[in-house]
Amino acid sequence: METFTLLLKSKGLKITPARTAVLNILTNQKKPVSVSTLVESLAKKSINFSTVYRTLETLEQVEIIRKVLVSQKQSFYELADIHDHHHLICTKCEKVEEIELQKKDFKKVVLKKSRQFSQLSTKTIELFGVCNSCEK
Amino acid sequence: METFTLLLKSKGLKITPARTAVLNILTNQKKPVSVSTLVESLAKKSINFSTVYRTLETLEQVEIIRKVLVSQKQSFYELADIHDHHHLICTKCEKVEEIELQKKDFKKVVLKKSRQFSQLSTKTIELFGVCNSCEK
DNA sequence: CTCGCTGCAAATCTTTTGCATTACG
DNA sequence: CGTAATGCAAAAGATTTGCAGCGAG
Repeated sequence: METFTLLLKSKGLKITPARTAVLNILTNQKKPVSVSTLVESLAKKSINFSTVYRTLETLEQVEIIRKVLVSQKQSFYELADIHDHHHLICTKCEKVEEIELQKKDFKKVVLKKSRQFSQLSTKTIELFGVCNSCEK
Repeated sequence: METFTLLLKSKGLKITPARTAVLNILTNQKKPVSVSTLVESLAKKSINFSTVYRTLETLEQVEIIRKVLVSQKQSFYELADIHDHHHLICTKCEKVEEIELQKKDFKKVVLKKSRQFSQLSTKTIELFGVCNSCEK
C-alpha cells in the first residue's frame, strides 16, 4: 500500500501511477528536483511529459509540493511539508545543500522595513555560491 | 556625453545604442526589469531582440548588471552596483519593493551551518508574498 | 580598415493546450 | 459507468545560434 494514498485522497485526488511516482521521487531526493529529471524518470514508466507537468501543477495547487526558485532555466520542486530551511545552491554543479534555520525572526526584521507587504509566503530562501568541491 | 561611456570603456566594451539604452532603463527603474520589458522598449529604437539578449549576457559577464531570480518564466536584471538589499516580490501583481538590510550577519549565520559551502555569491535575496494592495 | 556588434531567420528548449481515449473510484 | 486523468501532437513563449552586413574606434 502506497504511503501517499491517504495524502492524495485527503485532497480529493485520484491515486494514479504518475502521482505516486512523482511523490516517490521527491520523497527519496532530499533536495529540489528538476522537471527534466522527473520527466526522464517517469518516461521509463511510459508516462508522458505533459502528464508530468500536469501532475506537478495539480500537486502544487493542493500544496503537497512546492516550486523552488533554483534556476531560470527550469522549474524545481520539493515536498511542501519540509520544515524551515534554506537552500545553498552551487552555481557550477547545481548541488543543493539544505540548511535548517529559523526564518521567523528574519522575516520579522524584513517586514518591519516594508511599507507594502505585511506577510511573506516564501517558505525557503535560495542562496547561491560555489561549493567547496567546485572551488578547488 | 553618456554617463555609461566610462563604465563600458573600463570593461573594454564598445559604446553602442543597445548598451546605453539598456543601462539607461536599468538606471531609471529602481527595481529589476524583465527581458520582455527591455525587448519591448528597445524595439521602439529598432533594436532587435537577439541584440537585447546578447547585450544582457555581455553586461552580466563583466558584472555591470546582474540577473535576479524573480520568476521562472523570464529573466530579470538590475544594475550590479546596488548596495545590500532584498527584494519583496508580489506573486499577484509582480510588484517589487526593495528593502535595505545588512546581509553580512545573516550570511555568517548561514555559512556556520554549512558543511559544503564557505562563501556565498548571492547579492540579493528574493522574498515572495502578496502585497497590501493585492491583499484587499 | 578591422573586428566587435547587430539584424534576421531558423533552431532549440521549456511549458501549455486541445482533443480523443483510458482508467480510477 | 462517469468524470477525472492521460497520451499525443501541435502550439506558444523564451532563449540561443549561424551567418552576413554594419559601424565604433
